[in-house]
Amino acid sequence: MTTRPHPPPEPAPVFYAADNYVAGGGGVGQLISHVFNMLAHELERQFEPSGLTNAQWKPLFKLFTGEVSTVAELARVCSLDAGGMTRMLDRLEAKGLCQRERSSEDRRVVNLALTDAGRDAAKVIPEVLSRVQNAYLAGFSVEEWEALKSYLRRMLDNATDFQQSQQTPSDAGEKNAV
Amino acid sequence: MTTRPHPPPEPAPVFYAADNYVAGGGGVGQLISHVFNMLAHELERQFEPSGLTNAQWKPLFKLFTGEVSTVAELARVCSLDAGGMTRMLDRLEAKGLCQRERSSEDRRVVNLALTDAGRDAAKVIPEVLSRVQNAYLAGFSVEEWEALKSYLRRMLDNATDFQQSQQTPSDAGEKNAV
DNA sequence: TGACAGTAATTGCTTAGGCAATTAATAATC
DNA sequence: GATTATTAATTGCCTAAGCAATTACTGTCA
Repeated sequence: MTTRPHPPPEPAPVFYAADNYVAGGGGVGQLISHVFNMLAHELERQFEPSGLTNAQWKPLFKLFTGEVSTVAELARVCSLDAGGMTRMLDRLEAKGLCQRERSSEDRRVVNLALTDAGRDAAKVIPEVLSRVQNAYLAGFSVEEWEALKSYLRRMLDNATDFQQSQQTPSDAGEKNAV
Repeated sequence: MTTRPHPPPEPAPVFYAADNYVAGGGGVGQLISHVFNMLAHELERQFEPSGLTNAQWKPLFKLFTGEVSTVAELARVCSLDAGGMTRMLDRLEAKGLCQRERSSEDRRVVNLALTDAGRDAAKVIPEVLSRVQNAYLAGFSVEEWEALKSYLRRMLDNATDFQQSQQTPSDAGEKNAV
C-alpha cells in the first residue's frame, strides 16, 4: 500500500451529465443517429430506380449472396421478427422478386429463391453500397477510416457489456434456464 | 508546369468496391447501423419503466425543454411527418402525458403542453441519455471521443455534399423555384 | 372586398416491425 | 410408439412513419 510502482490510473472521463444536458448538443448518440438517418435516406434514394425500399434491399441481398435460404434464417441475419419477415416476403413475392417453395425434406420450412427479376434487382446492391460509403468517407485517410471503425467496434463491445451488466439476476439465469 | 513546389496530392483511397463487396464485412455503414440499433434498443429498455417508447421520448423531451410548442414545430425538430406527429400526439395524450389546445391568436395552430405526469416522465430523459452514452464510451479518452465526433461530423458534411451532387439539374432549380 | 396562395392540423392509405397466439411438422423422451 | 418439447411459418393486433388529400384558417394582392 505504501509503494506505488505504477502511476495511478487516469480517472475515467465522464462525457455527459444529466444536470447540464444540452438538448441539441451534438452528443455522440445524436451524431450517430443523424449519420444513420442520412445514410438510410441516401440508400432509399439510390435504390429508387430499382424499385427497392430501404427495408427490402437487405433481405434481397442476403438471398442473392446465397447466405441464407429460409424464412427463419433470413429473419435472423436481418435482425427481424419472423412475422415481419413473412409479410416482407409477401411484398417481395408480390413484386415478383422472389418465390417460396415448401421444403420436401422438412415440411415446416419454406425455401426461398430469387426470380430472374430478383437477381437483376439485387445485382446493383453492392455497387450502391460501395458508392455511398465511399462518398461518406471522402477526405478520410486509410488511418482515419481504421480509427473510426475501431471506435465503432469499441462502442459495440461496450454496448454488449452494458447490456449484460443491466440484466437482473433472474435475467442472467435465463440463458441457463430450461 | 515544370516546377513542383508541393508534393503531388495523395490519391484519394477507395474504401469499398462493388466487385469484391463482402456481405457481412463490417463496413462503416454496417457498423454505424449496428451501433444505432444497439443504442435504440438500449434506450427502449431504459425508458420501459417510464412507460415511454423509443419514438415517444424525443417529442416529450422537446416539449419538456420548451424548445417547441406546436405540432408543426415539433414535427420539424423531430424530423417527422406532420401526420405522424398528429398520431403520436394522440398516443401521448391518451397516456395523459400532454394536452392540446387550439390557439386563440391563430386558430390553425394547436398549442401543446405537458401534463404533470408528462413532466415527471420527461425528467428522467437526460439521465438516461447521459448514462447510456457514457456507458457506450467506456474506455475512451477525451481525445478519442473528440476524434470520433469529428469523424462523424465529417461524414455528415460528406453526406450533405453527396446529396447535392446527386441532384439532377431540375432538382437543383427547386430551391430557387417559386 | 374578394379571389388566391400559403400554412396548420388532421385523416386515409401504405410499408414496416415487434409481440403473442396458432398451426403444422419434427425431434426428444419415456 | 405415444407423449411432450421444440421449431418453422403464418396471422392478428399494436406502434410507427411517409405520402397525398382535405379542411380550416391566415395573409396577400389586385
